[in-house]
This record gives sequence, structure tokens and C-alpha cells, in this order.
Amino acid sequence: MLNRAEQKLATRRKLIDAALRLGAERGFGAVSLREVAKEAEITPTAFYRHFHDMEELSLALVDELGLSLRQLLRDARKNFDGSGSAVRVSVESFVRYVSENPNLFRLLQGERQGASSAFRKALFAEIGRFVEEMTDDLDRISIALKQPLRNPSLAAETIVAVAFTMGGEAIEMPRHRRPELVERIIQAVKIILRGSLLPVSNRKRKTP
Amino acid sequence: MLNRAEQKLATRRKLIDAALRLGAERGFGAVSLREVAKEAEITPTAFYRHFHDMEELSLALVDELGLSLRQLLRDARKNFDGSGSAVRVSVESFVRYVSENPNLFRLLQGERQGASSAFRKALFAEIGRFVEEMTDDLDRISIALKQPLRNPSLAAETIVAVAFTMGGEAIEMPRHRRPELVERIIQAVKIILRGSLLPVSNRKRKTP
DNA sequence: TTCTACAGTATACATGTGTGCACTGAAAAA
DNA sequence: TTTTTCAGTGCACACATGTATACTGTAGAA
Repeated sequence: MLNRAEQKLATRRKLIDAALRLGAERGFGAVSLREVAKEAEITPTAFYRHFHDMEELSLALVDELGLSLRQLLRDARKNFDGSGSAVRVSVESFVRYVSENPNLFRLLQGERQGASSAFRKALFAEIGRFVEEMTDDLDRISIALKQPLRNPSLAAETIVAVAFTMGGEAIEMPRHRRPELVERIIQAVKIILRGSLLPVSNRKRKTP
Repeated sequence: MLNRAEQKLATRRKLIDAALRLGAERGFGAVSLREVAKEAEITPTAFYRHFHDMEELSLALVDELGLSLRQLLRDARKNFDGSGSAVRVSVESFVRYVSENPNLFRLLQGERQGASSAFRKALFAEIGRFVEEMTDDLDRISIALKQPLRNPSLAAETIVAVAFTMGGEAIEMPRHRRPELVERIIQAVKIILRGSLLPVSNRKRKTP
């Protein structure tokens, strides 16, 4: 069986999952402590054994989100075996991630505006980390392909903005139409990468 | 003085403004009917003379948003006198819009996820209209400049996604740092436009 | 085996919530 | 002038909310 610490952790998980489920539908600010407790099958007062208020729970959700985003990056890199299109593989990983973690993703996109200040700060920190990692990837790729980019960090930020925005649509879309969405995101990302390329100097072109 | 119909309209405005103010901070789902009524300085029961519930109020907010977005487009076009950079003028108009209508903009960006289904539907319809108008503008400009674009509607969608995402940061940013943000958005938009340009065929380049 | 720490329960209370009902007073219609 | 209309009020209700206080049962330390 589970020992005491494990049991406590399990209940904590239940609370986090409950908050995620309820918050994704209505927006996190509209979820009450009592609702979360009920959804997690504990009494309202037992809630305080885990979090001192809803605000603290929300910060735990952001941690959860950060973790999952790093997992996403790892998956995307793993799935890219060197052959094929890195963009396609990444976008596919991303849309799969959104499909499999709709509640976390809703948190990410929905609470940028609207939540408490501490919450927003934590959220933007996670998004910032994600953009940084993507910047590193872009740097590496552009060096490997000898296709230098003007402003890799702006390119990364732009790609993330577009992917996150368009990715949000995936959640409410019937599954069979998601491949179309994947194609559109891929096209958008390619537009951004193409627009970020430094022009190849004419000299090189003219003397093959 | 105000006649009866005007008075009623004035109170309706107060309700809408109140809802916008409160909803922008906490997320719309977290705002109660009673709060809105109090903020608008009427009794809770008088609320029902204007809207049959909070959901209906929220749809009025979306109308408000649509109106303001069309106003934004008109302003941006008006401010562009033909000289200078159309991108710069548009982005400046946009960031000014966000600065002057922070609550409407929060509604736009914050409630895509999380609100009721009818609300989201209305919201996306407005965003869709905005993207369409921008597509038309891009078409016109690219024809005027004889620089055809691959996929104007995808370009427009991408530009809107990026501008709306980055524009959201303007609200919480101290005023004096907004010019930097404007520059970053301008760069991002230019990246997208550049990436959307059809390659100039080599033939034309080689025979001037 | 006894004792203690502590996750979870039960009960209670003040306050907030949506909404029904009967009302008022003044603008507008008759 | 009299009557009607109707935005806004006051009160009342059943129910939800956050949280304080006292409790219980059991895992794990002594």
C-alpha cells in the first residue's frame, strides 16, 4: 500500500488535476476552493493541508505546465531523427501535445490576461524559458545548415506566438480536421523562417 | 435633459463598462451579476431590465469589441497617408489602440479559452472578420507594389496572431518602454511579410 | 506497546450569490 | 388631466462560498 507521504502526494495530484479540469472550462478565476475540493473528493477544509489558498494552487499548476513544456521540447527533439523536415516533426509534436494536454494548454493561453499578478509572472517566466530553448534550437539549426538568421530570438518568439495561438484552435476542432491545422501551422512557421533568413549575397549565387 | 430611452441606454453603457473593468482584472467568468450592478450603481434586480443574464451581457461586450476593432482598422488606414512605412503606421495605431482600450483588448485575448461556447464563437467571428480585412489590405498593397504574396490570408492570420500576442504585453508595460515593443512588433511583421513574398524570378533580375 | 503527528472530517458562521415578488415615481401616451 | 409604461428599488429566499474550531483514526516514531 501507499505510505503516508505518498498518500498525501496522491491527494495533491487529485487537487491539481481537479483544478486543471474545472479551470480549463470556465477560466481559473471562476473556480472555487469548494468545487476543487469536491472534484478531488476531499472536504473543503482538508484543502488547507495542501495549499494555503487557491492562489498557491494556481502556482503549482504553472509548475506543472513548465514541466510539460520541457517534456514537449524533449519529445520534439527525440522525434527528429535528422531526416525529414524538422519543422514538420516539431509542429506535429506540438499539436499532439496540445491534443493530449488540453487543460494545461488552456491554462497557458487563457490565463495570460486575467489571472493574478504572481500567476501571470510565473506563467510568462515559463513561456520565456520555452522561447529561449527554441532560440537555441534555431541557432543550432541555422549554423548546421549554414543559413544564418537575422534575429533568432525574435524569430523564436514569433513562431511561439503563432503556434500557441493557432494551436489553441486544435482543442475545439474535431480530430479529423487537425491535420489541416498542422499544415497551416507548418506553412506559417516556414514563412517566419524564410523571412528571417539573411539574404544570400549575390556574389555567391552568381559564381557556382 | 435625457429622455427615457437615452437614460436607459446610458445605464446599459454603465453596465458594459463596469463588466469590462471587472472582467479585465479577474477574467470575465469570475465576475458576478451583483458586482457588475454595484459597479454600475444600480440594484442587482435592475440588471434584468437590460440583460437577461451575464451571458447576454458578455455578448454585448463582444459587439463592443468588434466595433472597436473596425475603428482601429479605419484609424490605421487614415493615419497612413501613402508616404512612409505602412507597417510602422499600422503597428503604431495598433499599440495605441491596445493602450487606450486595455479592457477590451484583455477581453479579446483572455477569453478565447475559458468563456462560454456562444461567447467564444462570437469572439472568433470578430477576430475572423479582422483577419479578413487585413487580408484585403495585404492583397491591395502587394498588387500596388507589384510584390505578390504566396498566401495573403495565412500571412494576415500570422500577423494578427503575433501582433495580438505581443500587443498583450503592452498593457502591463510601463508607458516609456512601449516604443521598444512597437519596434519588435514591426520587425516581426516585416519578417512575416518578407517570408510571404514570392521569390522574384531570376530571369527578371538578370535582364535589367 | 504506547505516543504523537497529521491528513482528513464534521459543524458552524458570516458573507456573497442569483432571482422572484411587490413596490414606486416619473416620463410619455391617452 | 388622467392613465399607462417601465427603469429602478427593497425585501426575501435558498443556496454557495471561505474559513475557524474541534474532532478522529491511523501510520509511523518512541
